[in-house]
Amino acid sequence: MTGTPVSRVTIADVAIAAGVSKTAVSFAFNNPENLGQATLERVLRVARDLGYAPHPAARALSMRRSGTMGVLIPQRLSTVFANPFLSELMQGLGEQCEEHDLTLLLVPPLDGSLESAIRQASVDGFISLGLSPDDKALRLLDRNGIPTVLVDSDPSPEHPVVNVDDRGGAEEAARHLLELGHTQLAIIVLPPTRSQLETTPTAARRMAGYEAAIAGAGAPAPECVTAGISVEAGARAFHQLREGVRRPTAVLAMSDMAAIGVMSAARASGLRVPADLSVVGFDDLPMAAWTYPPLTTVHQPIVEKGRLAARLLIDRMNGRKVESPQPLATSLVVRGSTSKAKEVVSRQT
Amino acid sequence: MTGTPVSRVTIADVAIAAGVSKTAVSFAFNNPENLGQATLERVLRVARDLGYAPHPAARALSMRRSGTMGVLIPQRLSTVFANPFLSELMQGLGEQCEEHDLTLLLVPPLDGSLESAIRQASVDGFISLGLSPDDKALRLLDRNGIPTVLVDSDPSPEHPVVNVDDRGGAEEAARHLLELGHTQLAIIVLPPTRSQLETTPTAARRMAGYEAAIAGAGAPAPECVTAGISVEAGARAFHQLREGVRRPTAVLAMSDMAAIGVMSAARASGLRVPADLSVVGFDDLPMAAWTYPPLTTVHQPIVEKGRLAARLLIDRMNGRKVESPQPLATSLVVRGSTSKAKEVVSRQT
DNA sequence: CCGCTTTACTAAAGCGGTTTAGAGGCGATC
DNA sequence: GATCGCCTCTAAACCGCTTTAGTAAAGCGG
Repeated sequence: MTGTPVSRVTIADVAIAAGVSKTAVSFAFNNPENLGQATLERVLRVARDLGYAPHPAARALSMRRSGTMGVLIPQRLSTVFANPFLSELMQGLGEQCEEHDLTLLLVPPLDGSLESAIRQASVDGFISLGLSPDDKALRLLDRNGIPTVLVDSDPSPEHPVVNVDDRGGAEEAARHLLELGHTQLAIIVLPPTRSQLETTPTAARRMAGYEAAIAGAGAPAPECVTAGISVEAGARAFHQLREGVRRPTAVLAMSDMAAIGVMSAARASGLRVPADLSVVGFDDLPMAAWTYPPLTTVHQPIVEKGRLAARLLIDRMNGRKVESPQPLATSLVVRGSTSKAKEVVSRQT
Repeated sequence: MTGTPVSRVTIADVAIAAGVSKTAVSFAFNNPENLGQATLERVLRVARDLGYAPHPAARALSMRRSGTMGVLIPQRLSTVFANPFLSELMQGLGEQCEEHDLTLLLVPPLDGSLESAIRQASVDGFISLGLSPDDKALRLLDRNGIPTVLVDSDPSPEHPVVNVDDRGGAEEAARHLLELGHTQLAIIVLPPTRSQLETTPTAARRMAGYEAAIAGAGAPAPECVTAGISVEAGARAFHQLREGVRRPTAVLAMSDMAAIGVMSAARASGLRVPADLSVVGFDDLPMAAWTYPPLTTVHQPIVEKGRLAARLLIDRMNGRKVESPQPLATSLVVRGSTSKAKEVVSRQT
């Protein structure tokens, strides 16, 4: 607990203690076949006794590789980890990293900027989340020859991009509600991040999907509210919607978290879900199955997305060329939070 | 997409291009007051034009600090991120890291061992999750003078430890069920990690709390089942319990995830929760409030735990001495998943 | 016993920064 | 006009490791 600054054991210390050169010590760990049996054992024993561990930064500098994959995160960690989406993605990334002996560095904006955070990050490659392909941070990486794979971005000629079929999923979700007879829809839009002032690529694609379905059905224009990706934000969005002139009978949320917030705020306001209000989310987080009622939502393969992105990045780090894959499929999972619109129900009975 | 190995721009390149020494370039970034106005501006402009960014590993080597906080994770990332517990903790850690301009490195066991993963991790300090204080990995860190703070561990003379009152929380949970008239309890135990073959410190403390309450009430010994921290594992545990001779009327789960698994498996088996089976969890994850029925569980301040641990580590990294704080308080949150035992109910009517 | 390859090991040159010690120029001081 | 100190700027050492080039000794066929 004292924090005594124990001076680190260096390779030179081991070399002296074992009566060999630094080179020999290095060989003992990295090229044991270059050493005689006796010397090898002696060096390793001395190293262990002294508690020697090579200095990672020195190693990284001289080997030109750090054994670390970076994840570029466009927002504060406390907000982004409040959304289980990132947990899911990390599972995919983590699996591949472990398989290839990489550690995983989270790089959020520091001191107000992603670029200054990047400068201090010693990584062999970056996964970039939700950044637009022409973001300044990406330029910086390119200039320094750090391979990068984009996730949830727009198509890019420069970088491989891993996406899911946001548009298709959104369209399916909206069509589902329209087929249930809902005409007055509301949309809860994903918030912009610090680097995108307007809207994220993902939000734009989902919006396009919703609108295509609505226009296709000739339904009136939906009401749109922007809400953060949290249950609380979803609840606030619900109240905002209630104050509007046209009370929607169904809401399309661009995230499950917001959808759950809408459901619980609706229930708290005395509405029944889905009888009085249908709700469909987006993501199909594991928890979507345990909510009450279970959430109808658009499934996207998040773990798989992370796994694929990591795999592509590792390929690039190893010098292989890589093409952007097809967007991964999304699909609507109908559970208990949607039902026929009231008018339709009454007309039928 | 080509992966062209763009050779990195080094400080020497900038120095030559600007017609100054390497020192001057370094000064321009780190000690601008050492340079004349004109030179400073010229160097910075040239650096920007060339897209220069100092090599993080070189910087770390020579400055003896990497600007990174490590998190030692005792299991595979894919299993540990399946539990929202880590997300919560990361929110606390992340908040402090961002405040102090640190990036966050996740270090899971690589190549089968935490120690080999530690070797390649260039960090200024480590948060260690759930490791016993005499773990070999911690010795290695000590030998190399890397400050470490333990979370969810046993008290240690060597390191600051951040804990919550697991025992008190567990006791309160068990007492709650006993007061509701349940006598036949079951306990779902946290699984061991790779480094603890028997049981984790956390699991041991919670178990002690449960047993103290049960013994205090003179109730029969509970049935114990070990289950991983996931909904699926919880469901399996439920079925295991059902096959046992004594059907418990209430279960104490050491994690919310397992508790949710028990609830949904029970419902799927035709049991009503809480009428036929009471369930209480541990952690009070945000989702505990959205489940059906809402989960009665022991609240622990996870974000605060992460925040505190990070703060202590940062203090240690800055050479300050640090004492282990008192365990953080836990408290039972009664929601909808517990009710009076059947016998009691019938006897009353 | 000589030249030739192997084997076992080492000196020294990087990797790309920071930092210490000091050099040179210039105005102020006496 | 010599001396001092300050302001800029630089050369070189250093951080701790890997790796290249090379040396000395041992092995070996002839």
